[in-house]
Amino acid sequence: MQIKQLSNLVNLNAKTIRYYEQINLIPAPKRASNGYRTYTKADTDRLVFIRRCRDLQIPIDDIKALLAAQILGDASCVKVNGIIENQLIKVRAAQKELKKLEVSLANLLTNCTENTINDCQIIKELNS
Amino acid sequence: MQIKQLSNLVNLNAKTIRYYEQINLIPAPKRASNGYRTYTKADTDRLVFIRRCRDLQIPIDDIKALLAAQILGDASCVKVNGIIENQLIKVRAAQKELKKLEVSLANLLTNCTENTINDCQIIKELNS
DNA sequence: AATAAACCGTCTAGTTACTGGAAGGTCAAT
DNA sequence: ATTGACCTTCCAGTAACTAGACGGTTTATT
Repeated sequence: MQIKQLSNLVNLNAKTIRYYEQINLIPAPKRASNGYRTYTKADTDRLVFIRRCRDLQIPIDDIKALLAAQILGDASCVKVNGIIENQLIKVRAAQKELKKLEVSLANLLTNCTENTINDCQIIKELNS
Repeated sequence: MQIKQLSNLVNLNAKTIRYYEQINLIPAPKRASNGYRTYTKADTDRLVFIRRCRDLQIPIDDIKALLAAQILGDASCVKVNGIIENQLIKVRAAQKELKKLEVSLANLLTNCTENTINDCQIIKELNS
């Protein structure tokens, strides 16, 4: 299978797949006689796993650790757990921050009804 | 006032202030005879405004627009409103995404009690 | 056979908003 | 004279791609 087909299967664009190869997140595939990359089912599985992790915003270095754990079978579940837990902590912290931002921004918006910049409450607020 | 003092006043580190100068977010200050940058009250105000906007995660290009509106006095409040509203939309969308992530990650965590990678529910989930 | 569309390849550089480090100059105090 | 805390510029790195240039290959159509 060529890169475009794989790309459609796993829902990652071809440039991204080549990039993943470049940073050694996936192994370099065999090449056809014309130099085109040729992929197999195993590549599909690995990339689906990776995409799923990325959807969860797990950093690529952590995905490498997860893949290594699977391949080597040498890690306990604790390590995997740690990565996911860590990610969960980050995601929760980010949500709290965003909630604060939302409140601040919403407050800025409420008062702005003037037409000229000199009376703009948003600018006044941001300057005060 | 030297850059370090300004840095403390506005709570931005000196490197960041130089960077802001470089990208024309702030004007280049006068230099002392030894080449050191010297800042005034006006610089403080502008940087506080900028920091406040950045705290709200407003992109630098948008901050440039806000500053231009203030300085030129030629824009209506509508433009300023648009920038803030836009930011609010982004912040709200990001929150929704993060909530979904949180749920997914939390679900992954619940089942992981095995000791060996082969039985790890997280890996199984991410692969299924 | 010529040509166009849709692939494929590599390489370089840009994105965002900084941050870190190297190499060196200046100033105040000990 | 020397330390330490400043200051300067310039270059490179961060994360995870994405865009574009430039060119080769394959397939189908005219």
